Parts: sequence; C-alpha cells; structure tokens
Amino acid sequence: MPLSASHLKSRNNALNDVSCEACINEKCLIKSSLSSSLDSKFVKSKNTLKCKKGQQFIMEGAPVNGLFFILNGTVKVFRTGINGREQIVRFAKEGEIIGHRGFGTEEYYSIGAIALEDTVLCYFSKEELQEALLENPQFAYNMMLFYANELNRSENKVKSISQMTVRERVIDTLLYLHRKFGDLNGFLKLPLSRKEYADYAGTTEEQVIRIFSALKKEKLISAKGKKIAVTNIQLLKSEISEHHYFLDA
DNA sequence: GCATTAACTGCCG
DNA sequence: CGGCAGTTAATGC
Repeated sequence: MPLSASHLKSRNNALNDVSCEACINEKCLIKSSLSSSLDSKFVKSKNTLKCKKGQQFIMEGAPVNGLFFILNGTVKVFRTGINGREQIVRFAKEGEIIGHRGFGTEEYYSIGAIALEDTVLCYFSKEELQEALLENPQFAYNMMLFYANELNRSENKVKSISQMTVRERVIDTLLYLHRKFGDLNGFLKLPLSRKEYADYAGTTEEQVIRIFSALKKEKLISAKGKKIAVTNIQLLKSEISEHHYFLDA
C-alpha cells in the first residue's frame, strides 16, 4: 500500500509562532521582564520551533547565532568528554534558557542539547537579544540573576563530582530530579534511562544500576522500568547532607 | 515470531 | 569504581 494517508498528518508543523502576549508560561524570563513592552519588535522577531523527543537542536561545535527559551517540554544539556563519555550538565524545563553560555563572546557551542520529550522552543537571534538587553534594565537584571544562579549551581556541581562518592552523587541526582520535576503518584515525573542518570552523576550505567539495586534493598526507592519512586526522601537527604549541607539548587 | 534495546549481574583489573 | 561479557526482560517491526 504505497503512499498511505498518514503522510498527510504532518501538517501541524505549520502551526505558527505562539506570541508572547498569548503565552501561558509565566515563568519565562521574557514574559516576566518585558510585561510592559510585549509588543516590541524584539518579541515579535522570535521564532518558535518544535522538537520531537530525542531530537538534538544544539550541536557541539556549531556556531552560536542566538539563544533558546523553552516554552514547554524538557531538555538535557550535555558535553562530550575525552573518551566519548557524555557529561550531562543540566536538565532544563519550561521557562529556562538554553545556550546562554555561548552568548556574547563565544563563537561556538561547547554543549549539545537534546529534547527529552516533545518540546517547543522560542528562539531569538543574538542581535535582537543584545538590543533588548540594552534597552531594558529589568530584563538585563533578571538575566544577570539567572547567570549568577547558573554559576552557583555549576560550582556546586564541581564540588559534588570531586568530593562525593558515587553513591552520594546518584542520591543527589535523584533528589535534584525530585526537587526540580516533582513526582506523579509517587514516581519521578521525568523518565530517564540508567545511562542518563550516570551521565549526570558522573559515573557509568552499571554503577547506577548497582546503586539502584542497593537502594531498593534498603527500601529507599523502588523502580518499575524507567519509573523511579523515592520512598524515603528524608533518609536519602540525611545521607548526603551529613557532609554536604548546601548542595545544588 | 524475531530482532533490537535496556536493565541487570558477575567477574576482573 | 570502571569496563567487559553474558543473561534476561521489554519493546518494536
């Protein structure tokens, strides 16, 4: 049966840009910083693009032309290490900014980004963004706060990788995901493979599996495939907070 | 049904 | 703790 009707279904690509005025995402930096001037030419110049699950929209080494804001969906940001191993830098959800480190001086992305589920991105070019930042101090200030937070998080990450044991890093990862994405009837909302846990915690898939098994035996978590449930958050927290009070945000 | 992928386990360096 | 091999379970064509 050649040329089935299913080919016609791909029409919703044309569903065009969601305007900032109509956008329901109140956590967006643009939306909250530019509420007075949402009709500016800057806001009108944005492009909306849809990414399917698993699609990579930033390639390591590609030239930086602009900056992405997540309208909805989740994304992983990673960097490829020496022997091809992936280091996940962070997970990002709606309202967050992707590719900001390359903004300004950097010419090429040092990170890659892949959608973990179907995701809608708002894209602004560097030039438009620069103009908007110079014109709107509130926007510039909010961006600065964002950068400061990112730096803080990044410094904590260095500490965790260099000083915590693998078990502590895996637990830290579980708590981070729980804090950031929450749970749905007991299970973490964001489903990840064991490898992705490993790439974030800075270890290997096998170690994550071993630690998960141990945690299951200790009744601290339970797992059904990719669905992970943290059954005893307090105990997990106390295990890492013994020596690491102010971790991660 | 069969083939591919992911989750696990054991062993060794 | 990381890497490899081998088994089992889940998923897709």
